[in-house]
Amino acid sequence: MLPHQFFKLLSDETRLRCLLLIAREGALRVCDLTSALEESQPKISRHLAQLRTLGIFQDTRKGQWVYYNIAKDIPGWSHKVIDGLAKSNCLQETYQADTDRLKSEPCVCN
Amino acid sequence: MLPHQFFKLLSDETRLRCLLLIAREGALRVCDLTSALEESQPKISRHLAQLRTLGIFQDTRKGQWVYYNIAKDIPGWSHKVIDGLAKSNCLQETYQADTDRLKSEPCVCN
DNA sequence: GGTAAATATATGCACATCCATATATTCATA
DNA sequence: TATGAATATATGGATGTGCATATATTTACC
Repeated sequence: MLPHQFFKLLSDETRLRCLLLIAREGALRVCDLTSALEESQPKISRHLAQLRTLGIFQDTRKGQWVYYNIAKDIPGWSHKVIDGLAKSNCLQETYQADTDRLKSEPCVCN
Repeated sequence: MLPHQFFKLLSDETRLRCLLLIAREGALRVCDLTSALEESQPKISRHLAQLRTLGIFQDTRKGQWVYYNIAKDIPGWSHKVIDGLAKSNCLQETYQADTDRLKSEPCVCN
């Protein structure tokens, strides 16, 4: 994975929101992300596929649900970037609403 | 500057190479970058303009030359990302050729 | 000093390509 | 069959780049 390819994934707001939410909250289902981000299911699914294809995410099916999480074997420099963003208070505020919706309005499939 | 806008700038290989080279070597002229990256002058100029427009770079004219450098007032989280990349040994190797050309083949205007 | 040539940088335009999204549909699992 | 997730397709818009050219500054020469 070349550096600029990694950053290309982070250049889309939907993908960045998915990444930050999972970086902070751990593995999430597709339905969790669609409801937390208030975006359509195909849209979320496509972006998750891109993150998975480049090796940033890994997916695990558990029955009818597919969980996405950050892959264990990503390069050190990319892990450092993700970690730095997840811990940034400034960015935390920018997308706080996503976290709020995730916790207060769990997806209907619960 | 929104986070995904910052990463959009880093998603192009030419822009990323400019940023890394300047992050490591300090302010550089347009002609330094064109020769170090072996890219056309208009191409470099346009990418530098994008980095300047979003506030990542600032430019200073000195006679016939224009120096580009990382702006002093960029957000903390973005500075942290840039700094992390510049210090990464792995990435250092990826674009080592740019640094080598910069130092061994200074641009003809010297 | 004044004019012309040379150098450094920026920009207008055209073009091809990529990319995100919506809609509809298919696949997989319970 | 019902629900969660992935994919096929079409489309509008953004983006990177080459070429030519404009602008700014310095140098050369009279």
